[in-house]
Amino acid sequence: MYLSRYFLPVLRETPKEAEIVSHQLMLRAGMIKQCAAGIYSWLPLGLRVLKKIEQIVREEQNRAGAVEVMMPTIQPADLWRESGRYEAYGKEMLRITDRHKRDLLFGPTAEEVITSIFRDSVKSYKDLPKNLYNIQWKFRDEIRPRFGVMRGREFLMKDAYSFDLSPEAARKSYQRMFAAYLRTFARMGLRSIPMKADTGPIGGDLSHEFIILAETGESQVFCHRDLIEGEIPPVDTDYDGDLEPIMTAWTSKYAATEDMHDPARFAAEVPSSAQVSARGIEVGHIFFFGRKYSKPMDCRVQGPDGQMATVEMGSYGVGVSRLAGAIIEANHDDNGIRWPMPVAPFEVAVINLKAGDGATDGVCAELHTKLEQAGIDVLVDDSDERAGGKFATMDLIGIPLQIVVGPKGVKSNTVEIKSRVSGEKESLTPETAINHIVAEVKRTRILA
RNA sequence: CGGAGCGUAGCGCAGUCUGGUAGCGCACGUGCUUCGGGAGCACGGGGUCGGGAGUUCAAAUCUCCCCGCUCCGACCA
Repeated sequence: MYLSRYFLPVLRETPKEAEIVSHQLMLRAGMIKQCAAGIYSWLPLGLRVLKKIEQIVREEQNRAGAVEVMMPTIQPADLWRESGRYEAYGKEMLRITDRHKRDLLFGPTAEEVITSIFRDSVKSYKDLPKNLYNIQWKFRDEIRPRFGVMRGREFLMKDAYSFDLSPEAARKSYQRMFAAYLRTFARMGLRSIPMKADTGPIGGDLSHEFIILAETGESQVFCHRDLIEGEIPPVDTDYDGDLEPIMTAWTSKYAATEDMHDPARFAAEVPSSAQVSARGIEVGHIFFFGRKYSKPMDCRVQGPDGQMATVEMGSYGVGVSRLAGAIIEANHDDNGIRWPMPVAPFEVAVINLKAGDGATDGVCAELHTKLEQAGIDVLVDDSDERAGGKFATMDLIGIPLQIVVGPKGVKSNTVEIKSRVSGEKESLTPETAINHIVAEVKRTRILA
């Protein structure tokens, strides 16, 4: 992609409305534009990041045996009346009336829809277990949206729903998602820590929030230091095998959010040198809720004994759009964003220091073509801005690798490659640079 | 919803108290010089001052009513 054709409205100054760094940088980098309170347009650069995050989530869901569907954003109120939630859900639910005066709503979640799909289609225990997920825009009319996409009203969410015959089987479904989440966030360069969450009326130990640590996190969290460097399930994890050891390893050490924090237990179980108290951002939440929806909505299958059994369900959310902000919170410096390679909008930036010069233009075109042929996302700055401005823009938007092509270097057949994170620079021939870059992108594109 | 504050050009702001017909920086356009970490000079384009209704000879400025946005709190992926 050439910058001259692209749409990248960067801002030199920070808009006043943005309080936290991820929001400021997303606005400055031309990733998003606010349309109304808590509602954003995703501009090309932001959309690229969103799609990459979404794709990682999708790949790990698929790997764990979940199956993608897409459910509507607009749902009929009658479905929610079945579960009893139409009345129970507060003002966060955006209620709509159509031309026939029928009550509709913009879905804040999809338990009712998925349950109705499942109950109408599956009648036998032989079809269990199943896990269906979708990645869809949700709307919750938060009283006070803030922090940009971290806490918007409209947000992109992956929500998965598992269906099992027994609570024991549901536990396995839960563990699959537990392991998949560890991998999902690790692949984005985030260290997530599962923390015990409130299970409400269901009880039990099957509810975890996945938290990443960041100074601007919304809530205070407490955990054992070891969890920050916990082992990520490998890519060849057998999701049909015994996942209990993974969950045990991650849940046997203390980790709790403010709500669930027990200072006495924390002090007793965690040596003071290993006690971590930090701010955290919730990026995922998994939850076993049993028959909460299946019972009122009459979602049953026939078991091996011939009896009808109400299915046991769980739901598993990932805040996809929130992750874009969360990743920035965890990866930035004074100059701007520092994208981890797997979610970078472009993996490589080629900076033409003298656009219009035949020699530099030629080298840039060659780099562009060969890198794209190698399957790499590359953005060529072919504008006639001055060098300083180009460097500042690329640093701001956080492209991990930069190739600087200037007239002096081109005369001696060299270009300069630079790492956004380390700042290290190296002069190489264009051919060598391509090889290095391709190798480096492929090495860092997959983190787990 | 309770508390606080802000709406003036794409972004950041001044002007409002004390009414007199809109300004600065950045960005943008043109020209010249410059050109490896956000250049300089010159000229220039762009604003129904959030909306409506009042007061007045005259309203960005005063009054009233709406709307939007931000921050603190309760709520949340």
